[in-house]
Amino acid sequence: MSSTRYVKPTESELEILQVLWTRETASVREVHEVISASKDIGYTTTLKLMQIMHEKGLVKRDDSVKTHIYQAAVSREKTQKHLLGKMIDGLFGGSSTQLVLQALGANKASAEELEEIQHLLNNLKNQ
Amino acid sequence: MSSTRYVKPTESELEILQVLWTRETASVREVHEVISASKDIGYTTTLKLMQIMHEKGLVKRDDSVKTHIYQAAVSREKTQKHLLGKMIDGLFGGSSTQLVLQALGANKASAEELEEIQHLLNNLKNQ
DNA sequence: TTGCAATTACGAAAATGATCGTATATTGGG
DNA sequence: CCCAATATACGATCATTTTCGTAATTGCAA
Repeated sequence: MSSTRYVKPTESELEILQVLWTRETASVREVHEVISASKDIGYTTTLKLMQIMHEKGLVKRDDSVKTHIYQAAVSREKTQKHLLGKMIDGLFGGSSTQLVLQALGANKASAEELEEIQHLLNNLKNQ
Repeated sequence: MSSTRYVKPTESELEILQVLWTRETASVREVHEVISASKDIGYTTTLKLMQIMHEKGLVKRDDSVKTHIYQAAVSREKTQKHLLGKMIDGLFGGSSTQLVLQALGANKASAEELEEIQHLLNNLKNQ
């Protein structure tokens, strides 16, 4: 019962969450290093973004040390689920199946991955 | 070789494309009627958006008649593919399988739909 | 202890998207 | 032929997001 309203991350914020989700914790500098590797961007821009994300509750931080340590405050899965749902409604007429077909069709999944999907499919069928 | 650079539709533009994809052709008034049914928005806003979309090349129009007739200039599938790819890269670490699992997991697909997916899956396995 | 290098804080500009008011144009019905 | 109704054109405002410059702060090395 403590849930705050869902905040939709912007595209830039998503990039940062990406980093935090894989690294678990990171300083602004570390996040910036990753992001600036593929994008021309200033350090203070990354900093500002992360500060804003903190205000929004998208990230937590330990500011008891000089170099603040950040951490995602929203889970990857919840975020995925939310944005996926939005895309299904907005682009696939509400049909997750359409999305699945499109995603599978346009793709190169390995045999193992196909098996994984098969398993889930079997579960869904038997219920 | 005449392809212009891909233009990513904004959220509002996507709503309009939605309408055009289902209706094939439509006037601003018609599009507006659909959209304003679920959203409080002025007529000229819809008009302006569609004009901008025309500039961007997202829609075509026949302006030889007083009431211009619009039509999507980008296909639903190409747009789906593009945005889906972006989401897979940005949110699912490049794994379409992860996205599929997530989409299937969080959902209520009918038996028929599951069969459809099964068929596609079989095809993918046998190659 | 002090100064420097790194960090954070903050404000504000620039860019983009959404919205609407008002002016202008068009045309079909009277 | 004219005008009211309907449409388009266009500029301006507002909101959000992205960007960065500069000031203030901090902690450590000398």
